[in-house]
Amino acid sequence: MSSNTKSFSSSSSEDDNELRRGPWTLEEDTLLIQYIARHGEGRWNLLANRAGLRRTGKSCRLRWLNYLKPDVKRGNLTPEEQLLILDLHSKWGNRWSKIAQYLPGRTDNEIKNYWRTRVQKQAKHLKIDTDSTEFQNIIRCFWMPRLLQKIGDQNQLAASHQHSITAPPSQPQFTEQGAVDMSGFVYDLDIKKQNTECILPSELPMESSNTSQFSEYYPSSSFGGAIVRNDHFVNNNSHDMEVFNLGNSAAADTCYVPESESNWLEIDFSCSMWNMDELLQRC
DNA sequence: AAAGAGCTCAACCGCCCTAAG
DNA sequence: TCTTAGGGCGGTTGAGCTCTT
Repeated sequence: MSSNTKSFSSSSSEDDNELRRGPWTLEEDTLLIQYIARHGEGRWNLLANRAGLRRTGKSCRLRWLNYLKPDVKRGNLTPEEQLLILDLHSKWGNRWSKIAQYLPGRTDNEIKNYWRTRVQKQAKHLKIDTDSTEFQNIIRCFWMPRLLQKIGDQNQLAASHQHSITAPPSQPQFTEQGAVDMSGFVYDLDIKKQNTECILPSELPMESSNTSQFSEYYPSSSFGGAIVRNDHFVNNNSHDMEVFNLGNSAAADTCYVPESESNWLEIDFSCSMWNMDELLQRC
């Protein structure tokens, strides 16, 4: 950004004719809102002139679309929205405006900021390229299920205090109790003690794996499959281990679990049934 | 309480596409 | 066909806020 980007509001008459930059004032916001209320959007340069705003048309457009427009949502992204962003980004990459179309009230700028400040940071922390298959798998196999679970927990709510949901951390945290993922969910790292059999993704009947949990919160899924947890599985097969079915993904035989702050274990589901102990040995 | 580090997000930049003349 | 202006979009910046020490 140029050095004078944030410098404005000079009192000289010469500067009064210059375009303003930097934060918008309440007065400018009011002018813009009132003009659009009377004349509508579009023709932004003309709008800027006629509204008496010493701003570029682009600046007016951005201010309106990202901040002043009545249907712009404020506040943190919900787990549902985060989940959708992760999924749509896996499909379309950095097509922020396209992704934003699927999140009513959210702007491309907001989504872009979320991705850069939260998701990219996780990748950096794990020393993984966000474009890598590995990172995509981690998102699909690990973070998305956690978001789903958080959604489920929130819905069952408050009522149940069996899970401790904290404010979203700035980065994955590994503690004695377990890990806190990007969605803020605290989970247990000691999967050994779960000590039960694990069903393979390929073994899940697709019609069954379309769980109510999954379809309820993620009807526009592009996974082509399901994310299944023992307690959410409609057939209730009582598998204590989580199973992540990547559906149409070629990586459906792979899952990741955290081993340490910087390492992730890749679990290869290349044979049909695993005992958890075997699975851990294989890791 | 103060200082420094880290984080968030509003705003700008620059490139590209499209339509009008 | 060429030029130009408007608009859209992804990338980047930095002020101000929050957190940590």
